[in-house]
Amino acid sequence: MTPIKAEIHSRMDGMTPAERKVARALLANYPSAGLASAASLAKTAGTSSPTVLRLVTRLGLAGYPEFQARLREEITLESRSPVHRAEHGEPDPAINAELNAFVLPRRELLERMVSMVPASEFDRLVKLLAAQPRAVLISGGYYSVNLAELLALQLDQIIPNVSLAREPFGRDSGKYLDLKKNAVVIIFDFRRHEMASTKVAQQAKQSGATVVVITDQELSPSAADADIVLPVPVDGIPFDSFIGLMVLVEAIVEATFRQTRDSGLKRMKNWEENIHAYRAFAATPHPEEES
Amino acid sequence: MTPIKAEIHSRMDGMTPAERKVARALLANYPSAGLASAASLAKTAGTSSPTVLRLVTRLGLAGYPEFQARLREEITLESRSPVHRAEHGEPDPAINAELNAFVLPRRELLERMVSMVPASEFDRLVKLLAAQPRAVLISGGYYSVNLAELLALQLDQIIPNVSLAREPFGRDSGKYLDLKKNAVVIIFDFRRHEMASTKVAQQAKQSGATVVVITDQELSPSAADADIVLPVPVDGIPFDSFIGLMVLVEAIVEATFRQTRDSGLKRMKNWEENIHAYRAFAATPHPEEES
DNA sequence: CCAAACTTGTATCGAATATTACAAATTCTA
DNA sequence: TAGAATTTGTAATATTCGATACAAGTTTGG
Repeated sequence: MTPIKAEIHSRMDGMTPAERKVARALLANYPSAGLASAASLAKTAGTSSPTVLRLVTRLGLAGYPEFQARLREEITLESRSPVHRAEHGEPDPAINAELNAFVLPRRELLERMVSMVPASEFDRLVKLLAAQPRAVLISGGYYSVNLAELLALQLDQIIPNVSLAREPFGRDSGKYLDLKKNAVVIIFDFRRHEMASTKVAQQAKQSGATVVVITDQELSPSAADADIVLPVPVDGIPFDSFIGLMVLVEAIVEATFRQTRDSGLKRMKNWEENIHAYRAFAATPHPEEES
Repeated sequence: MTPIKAEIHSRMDGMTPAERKVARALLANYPSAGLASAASLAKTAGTSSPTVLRLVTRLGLAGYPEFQARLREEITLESRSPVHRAEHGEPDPAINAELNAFVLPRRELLERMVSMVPASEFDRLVKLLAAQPRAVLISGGYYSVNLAELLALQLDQIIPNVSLAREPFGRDSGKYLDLKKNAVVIIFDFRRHEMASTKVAQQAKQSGATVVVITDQELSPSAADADIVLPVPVDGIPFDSFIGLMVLVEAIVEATFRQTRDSGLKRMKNWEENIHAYRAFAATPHPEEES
């Protein structure tokens, strides 16, 4: 059964002016406005109750009581959804209360991440990657390098020329020296353990590469040289959390995959085959890498 | 204004049997049940409408209409909360709709993680770690090794003798051969890229170490040799997600920290000092590791 | 610009609802 | 166990609500 809200949205065009007023009043305070009397809804909408009734019947409902019953049903359904249950209401006794205490603040972090990352910046990065640049070089800090590596490994499944530079000034310095135009450099730079990332960013910028910096809200100095900056909240009590960053990484991978459709799919298939071939080989003499 | 639900909960004790029936019926389907007529609520509760009315007035409300108005108010308030807005309804225009689409399914994953990890197993692992075993050895698979490393790095801040074995049968095989009793081995083992983790687990078990396996729901074969198994959901459409695993890792670290209070805090301070000393050293000749 | 079609609000009626009074049933107290 | 107090349901009542008929107003099409 489609929600009344959706039904109204889709029928808005074919409504008469007065009916539209009712629809707006209902949607503005959905579903509360519909749970009071038809007269009160008419009043807040600035029309009369017959208009409300007419709208309801035109929606295919038998009458106002049925309309309200549907609304109540929707409320019931929604409050039974697992997401809602976690937000409000009594904790499921089958749930690990202690663990849940760790999850709650992290969920807030996700909220903030979503409203913090500008859609435009995110899209630009994804478009950039989906265009398959000549090189994608990824670096990170003491902790964040692990997320960087995860990004590198997963991106590598979708587009070519991805590599991780664990030590930009050590054994991986060659990768940075070889940078050409059309290259993309992604730098993870978070507080606490500040880093030489500023130099990495500057150097990359001078090579003509597109510089992407993923950092926390107190923008790192490396953001100055960046073409794209993705801010991610990481602060928590008492420990910081990389949840936001993790989701961002996964989102980048998934969005890039969607935008490369055919070629990305193709590469993933090749990748899988290679893995299997490798396993067949590795299994016989001595076991090696895994999950 | 306190929610009616809370008011009912706190007054449950002082209610008469019939009123309690009404209260239960209302809470069982809150707030829907209260938004229909008093008679219908009475019917589902198995009593009469006067009883419903009496309960309502005893709650301090003037009458049933006022009671319903309060319920509608609560609905309005809740649907205006930022959390709810993110879940359902129109997306906040300031929000990145595309990114949000990636966050939503991952939040469900967190739900499932919380209800999937048994509290007892989690607690046992934390107690084990907080007791500061002689050695904590951590291994992971192709992707999950990055989460394993994150766990190792962060645990190392809190308790001694933590190390990561990237290649249990390669350069890190010594670490496994040196295993003694009182050691703890944590193995990340997820599907897709199955691994030699079974052998690692077996070997560790034979050395007398406590074996902890963190895996997805289709329990890996290594779970057979494990003393503690922490199942984590990772399945997603179309890509898997490590969000659940990430939160679990952070939860393990944080819970362990809480249980080691003094000694953990002390170690963290030493740690910080070392980092600063290292930075002071590294900054002068040539930059190195970072954020 | 006129007439037909369509909207919309007022007034009215019947039905459903909340509310109250009262009596039966139950529980508590001595 | 007897009486009092409390709880609970039945029945009657007054109010509100949804629904409908109808007329005034508006828009549309020729």
